[in-house]
Amino acid sequence: MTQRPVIDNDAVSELTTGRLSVYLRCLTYLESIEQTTVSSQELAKRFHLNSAQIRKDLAHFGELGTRGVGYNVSRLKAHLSRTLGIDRQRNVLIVGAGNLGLALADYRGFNTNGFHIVALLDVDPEKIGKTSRSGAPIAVWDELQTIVRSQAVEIGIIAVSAEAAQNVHDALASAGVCAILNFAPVQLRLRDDVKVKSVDLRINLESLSYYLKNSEDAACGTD
Amino acid sequence: MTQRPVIDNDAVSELTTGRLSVYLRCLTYLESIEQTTVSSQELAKRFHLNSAQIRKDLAHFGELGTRGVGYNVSRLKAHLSRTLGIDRQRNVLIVGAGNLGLALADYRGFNTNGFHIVALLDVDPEKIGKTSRSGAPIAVWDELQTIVRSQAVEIGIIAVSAEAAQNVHDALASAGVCAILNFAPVQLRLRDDVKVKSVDLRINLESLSYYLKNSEDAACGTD
DNA sequence: GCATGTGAATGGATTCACAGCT
DNA sequence: AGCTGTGAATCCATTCACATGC
Repeated sequence: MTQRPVIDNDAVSELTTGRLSVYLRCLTYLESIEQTTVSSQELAKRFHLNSAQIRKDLAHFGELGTRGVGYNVSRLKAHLSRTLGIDRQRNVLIVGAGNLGLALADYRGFNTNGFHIVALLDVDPEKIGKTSRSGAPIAVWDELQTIVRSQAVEIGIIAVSAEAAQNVHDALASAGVCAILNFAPVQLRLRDDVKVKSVDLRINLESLSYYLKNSEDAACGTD
Repeated sequence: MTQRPVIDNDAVSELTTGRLSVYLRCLTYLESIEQTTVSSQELAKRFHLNSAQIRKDLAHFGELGTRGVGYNVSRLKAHLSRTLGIDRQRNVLIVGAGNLGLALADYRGFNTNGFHIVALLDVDPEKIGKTSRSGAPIAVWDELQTIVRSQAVEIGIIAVSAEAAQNVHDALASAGVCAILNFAPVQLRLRDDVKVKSVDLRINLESLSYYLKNSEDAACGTD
């Protein structure tokens, strides 16, 4: 009847997926020190998590552990990679080749283990044709649609000013990008067929400021 | 009796302060277009928020609105600035002058309206003595304690590798910095007299990947 | 015995719906 | 009439505690 938005059937909450990412990182570490088995309690103690929550999170995906023993590190790691959809490469396009865009392009973790940055876009003629330190080419903004289609871009990153962000969002959406990571400090008008996650760096600073203000009287300090 | 950690008395939750930051930004915009009064409903409609939540959030701080009318834009804006503690300047030190550190130093919003970046620190001799584009000096890592004390640094930003992050955290804490914004993808061992907020860029990408995987069968498209 | 997986209990946060003020 | 401020109701997430299985 009505046009259904793209909805995940039995999907798990975003808070949970965030923790899955954390678990994945912990497991990668454990694998690197050649530990083969780990219990939820050990994970919790080592990485300051809650063991019940770990078990509940993992239980969403069937019985991954062995009672009396724990979880097999590499098997669980592989399972989480698959669950998060990073067992294959996803192509990423960064719009905005300013400081932030370039920093993200070279950020370890944005160009590895499932993600590949195909290019950055900008309007500044000075920048076009150059590359980021990691080698991602900087192309002209007009190429957006072409690049998205020819390079099978699945994720777009908005690293432009607040003013330009809505336009970039709309262009990415029209070009067929379904997932966007937005760094511009605005409330974007969203479309229900595109998933947008916003990271607002300023809000984090303000939150710390609030904390400081609230503990201004209390002692806080050096020993 | 026991040594009390620094606890905020009647403080409001972090989710709430995040929204206060958003409201503040909306009000700044409304002020710029010279609107003097706004109701919770209008705010909600304009910026895709929930009017009941706006009212509840604001009600924590007394009766800021006028029944039958709404809120006075600039009065509310001033109040939120005070509440968030950005009605005065807070000095910020960035540790790590790599791409991310430099991007943050030049990020509009990190060096304005209540925040001032006093310096970046690094270990690379190549970088020492230079400045970021915005003019923040890059100093040598050993100067951390000196700079924190002489420049009254209140907020530290960790923009170094995962491996180095714990050390940086500890050094900042010992130097007397009470609030830290961490960009390194690690679970830090925390101290209870220091507030740490972590921003994990990779987790956001993985969350989008999860979304993509879960809507892979469903249509997701262009127009 | 030991650790998982899970219903039940708790604790927060969001939303509803309306009383109370202008 | 209109909009705030707020108890009550709802929803969601976390934690507890134990039955289940290795």
